[in-house]
Amino acid sequence: MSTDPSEVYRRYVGAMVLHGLHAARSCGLGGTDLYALNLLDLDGPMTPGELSARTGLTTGPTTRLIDRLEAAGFVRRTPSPGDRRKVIVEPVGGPTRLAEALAPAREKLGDLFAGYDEAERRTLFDYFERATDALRP
Amino acid sequence: MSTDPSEVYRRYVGAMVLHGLHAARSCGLGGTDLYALNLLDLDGPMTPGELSARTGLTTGPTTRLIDRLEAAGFVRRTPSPGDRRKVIVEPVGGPTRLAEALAPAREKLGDLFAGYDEAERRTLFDYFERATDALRP
DNA sequence: CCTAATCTCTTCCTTAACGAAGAGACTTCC
DNA sequence: GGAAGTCTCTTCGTTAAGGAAGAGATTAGG
Repeated sequence: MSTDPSEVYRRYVGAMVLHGLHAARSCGLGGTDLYALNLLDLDGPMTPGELSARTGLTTGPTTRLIDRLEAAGFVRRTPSPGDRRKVIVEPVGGPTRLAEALAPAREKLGDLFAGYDEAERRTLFDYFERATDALRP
Repeated sequence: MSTDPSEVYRRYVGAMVLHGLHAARSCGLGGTDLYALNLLDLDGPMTPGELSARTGLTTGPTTRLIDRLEAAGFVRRTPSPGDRRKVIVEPVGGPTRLAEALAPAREKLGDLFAGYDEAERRTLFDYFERATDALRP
């Protein structure tokens, strides 16, 4: 098995795609939906317009995306206090709601993390943090 | 910023989904297509039937999935020597063909990897290897 | 041999999700 | 205070992708 970084990464990307889509499906969501939910989770409440800009969707699909997330109980619409045209979309139930839905997927990696020592885990989690930022469009 | 593993992972999952889907789109493929291609890449040539079982698709969609990968030049159909009902689907151009298509996505993480020392990189790539297996359904 | 099983592929239908265009409500600016 | 701009949402049409069912070719088994 190759240890060439490019090779290792290539193999990893496929697993990521699978894992991401699998995680999304385990929440009853599509990939775009989970991504949008993650955006809300990372950056806090925002308007449909902002969400539209961040996801690259036009406003129509964004409305329906929020409808799906709302129907699944992941987010809530609140009227914007300052501007009555606007709506605030905010995650419901704090971080735990999504965390619970992702639990089955996360558990798969639990044993993996347990196999590393403290310093190695720090390295891994540091990478996750940095990659989360680096991979943001 | 939290260092709780569950919290870190929750944040990372969204980035993975995004990154995986972005990588797939940069190849002109859908998520399932990239996953199937990754399977072929990891486990070598297999029949449509095997691919169907591994992806969880029924045979109809699998045929069209292979059509798409073949049209995009990622795989090739070869008659099976032993059994003339069967077809062998094999990646074209070895590892490099997919690696090239994924290059733009991979470059985003290049600087990140460069920021770690040799031992830390070993830990990360080791994790990638193990996660690739662990995340397989 | 001749029937049953296997394998791929085709056809038809359904569903999910997106873009485009515009309506309706509200705000801003002159 | 009225016109223009902004924001969300709705409607309509399109596309991509999956399931179900069965056709056609080949192999296996009695």
